[in-house]
Amino acid sequence: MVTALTDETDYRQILREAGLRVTPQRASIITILSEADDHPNVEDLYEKTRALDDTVSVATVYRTMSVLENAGLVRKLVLDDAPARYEMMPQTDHDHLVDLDSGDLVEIPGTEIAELMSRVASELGYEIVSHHTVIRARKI
Amino acid sequence: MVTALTDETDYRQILREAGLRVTPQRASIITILSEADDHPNVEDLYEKTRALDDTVSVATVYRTMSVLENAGLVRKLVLDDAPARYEMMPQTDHDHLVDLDSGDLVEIPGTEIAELMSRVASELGYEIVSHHTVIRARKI
DNA sequence: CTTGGTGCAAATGATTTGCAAGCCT
DNA sequence: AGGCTTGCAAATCATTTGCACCAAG
Repeated sequence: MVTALTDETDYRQILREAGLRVTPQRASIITILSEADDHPNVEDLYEKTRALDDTVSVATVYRTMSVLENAGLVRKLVLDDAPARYEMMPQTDHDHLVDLDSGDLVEIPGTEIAELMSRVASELGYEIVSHHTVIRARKI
Repeated sequence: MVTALTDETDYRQILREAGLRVTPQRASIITILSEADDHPNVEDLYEKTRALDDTVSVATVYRTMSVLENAGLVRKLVLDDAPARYEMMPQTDHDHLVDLDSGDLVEIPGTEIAELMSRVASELGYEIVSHHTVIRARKI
């Protein structure tokens, strides 16, 4: 499978550039996370990664998410009363909306929110490191 | 202490109006939470409430927070890697900024954020139930 | 080689729950 | 009276960690 090989090579590259050690487990996990269009939690990642590479343990998924988050490659989403979810660090700034009926996590595109946040923060004498907005809503 | 008595009576009233049973534990807990200017977690609440009323258990603090949250009297703040914190449901809409150096939780006043949120949500075909923004920042 | 990564299983920490007893309405 | 609430301790759930072994640079 040529595409898969190419992709995995890319992820190895990404890890290397971030100054992280490249291990098969990390490459597998990051491959799965990159292909996910939802926002998987550790259990999801563990199961899907396992299908591809059965040397991966849950502990390593946790450790890898932590490492990738610190390296700024991954964003951790902490929502109420549910395990944390993850996404590859988005190129395009966006926030999230939780559909209360379906449980879906919808991405809110655009930089408007980010702009308002940094204006508001600077009015208080702060500079933003990160921000995250979660909207809980229902379809009209 | 006349003020305390008056206050506690108020809280009993609030509980009654929300259709909730009035117990001494609930009155004590809500008294403590109302007087807090920080955003206490369950452990904080438990310890402070204990000083006032030693019949309260941690389990009851958890259960009471849950009941009050459902009744819309209390807001639960879920931040990364830390136990949940609580505040009385704010009259004046506000969000939160975490000072990364001091750990302080600063309130961001104003309705600007809320307005943007509901505009953005309605553009996606949703109506907001609640929203919460957390900014992580450092002093300039 | 040397440092850091991994699997496994046990440990932790926050929150929840089963149960018997007690209190609110 | 009858059902909701409580305290206590045990249970649960997500996440973390100690340790012996293995692999990346």
